[in-house]
Amino acid sequence: MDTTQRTDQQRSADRRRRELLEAADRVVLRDGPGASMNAIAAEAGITKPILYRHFGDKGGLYAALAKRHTDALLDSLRAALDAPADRRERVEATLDTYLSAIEARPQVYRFLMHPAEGAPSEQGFDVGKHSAPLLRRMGEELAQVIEERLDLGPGSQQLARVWGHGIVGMMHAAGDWWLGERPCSRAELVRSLADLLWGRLAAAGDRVGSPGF
Amino acid sequence: MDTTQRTDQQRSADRRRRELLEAADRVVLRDGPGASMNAIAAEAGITKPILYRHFGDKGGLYAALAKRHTDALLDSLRAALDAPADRRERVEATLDTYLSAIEARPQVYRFLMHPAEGAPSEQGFDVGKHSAPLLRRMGEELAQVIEERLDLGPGSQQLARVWGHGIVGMMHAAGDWWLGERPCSRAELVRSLADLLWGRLAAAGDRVGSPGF
DNA sequence: CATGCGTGTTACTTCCGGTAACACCGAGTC
DNA sequence: GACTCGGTGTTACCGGAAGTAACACGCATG
Repeated sequence: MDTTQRTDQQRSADRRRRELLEAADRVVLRDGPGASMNAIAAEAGITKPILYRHFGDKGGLYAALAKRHTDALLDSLRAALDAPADRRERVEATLDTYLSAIEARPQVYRFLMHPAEGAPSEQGFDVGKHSAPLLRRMGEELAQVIEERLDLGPGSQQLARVWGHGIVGMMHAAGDWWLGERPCSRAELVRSLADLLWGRLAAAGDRVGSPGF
Repeated sequence: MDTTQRTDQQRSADRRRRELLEAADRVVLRDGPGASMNAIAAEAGITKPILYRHFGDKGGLYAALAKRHTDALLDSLRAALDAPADRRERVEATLDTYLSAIEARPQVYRFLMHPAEGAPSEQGFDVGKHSAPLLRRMGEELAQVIEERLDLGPGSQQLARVWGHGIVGMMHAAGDWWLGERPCSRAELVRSLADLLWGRLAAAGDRVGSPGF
């Protein structure tokens, strides 16, 4: 019947879609998240309506684009999280993997983390709904790993989720700041963050003459 | 001379500016960060060019708006950070203050944290430059407090800054997620996060049959 | 009375997201 | 071979938002 035809068409459409995404990628990485649909279409050698036929609207294109990079980064992180080593080493490896990624491609990072621009008609305050999907996904993944491997006693699932999102946020914020100011080497940053997670904040002594933060 | 006149004019201009900011506040809180300059002007009972004379461009208005709320929130946080209690209690009080604030006014929070929309012509990748000024400021403040009060040995200043930004990021991400899903009470969240900072991650035992995250 | 000057307006330009309507082209059908 | 039909492409437009130019009123001062 038309199954082979369908497959052909689907394949062709998929290839086209990939080409369009790659063009969009180039433009977004060059012009930032503010890249216009016209510019992307021009880069792909076509015109706007085709983009809209493929991706619905700008949000759809951006979501598709983000999914590619997000999936790639999450794969790297999973690998680091699954490496054969003790807990501290794994945490450090994961932090380092993330920081390496954002260091290597800051534009991608910026695009993923600050995709705002949301639809112009997003009235109600669906806080955090569209915010940073990558952060959410990383938080959930980490939560799952924590819950799988650590014995946290009662309420472990909830605790793991809080920690997952919290740790991801810590990593993200510290990485964002570090990427902007570059106050130290990556290794130092990794070590400092791991130290924080290892309770050095609680263990530190009061400074002389201070009532003890 | 014209000093008194100048002062009068300045005062008048300042009052006007404050009125405009309050109108903008109402609109932004109602329509979200996508509020149009026309809408804000209408709310203030005037027209666009006046807004532009006062604030330069949309970014300027938003910056002014953000500064107000940011300052207010930072004041609350400083108070919690300076309360007379031991370290753990202070940390919990600070976390709770932040979470209370975002819980009470989620629209304000959303506006402050996701102000993107940046100027359409921000070519170069000044990553994190315009990102979330509030997060940066909170991170720096916390870093200062940490560095002032804790004895962290050599490299304390750098360590304090890493921790400041990291902890703020943890608080932010966990809060953002919590606000969206409400998986537990505020008190539980505070306790879980404080536990994380107190090293429970490192102290937790491996789950049976797991190679130890 | 004229001259600025601050405050306000209307009307415009430009750009972007999104869409409607039309044009081409290759494959199957009578 | 003419005819339809689905997919791919185009031009030309709409609506709305940022930002600006040019003009108009009120009011103090010389």
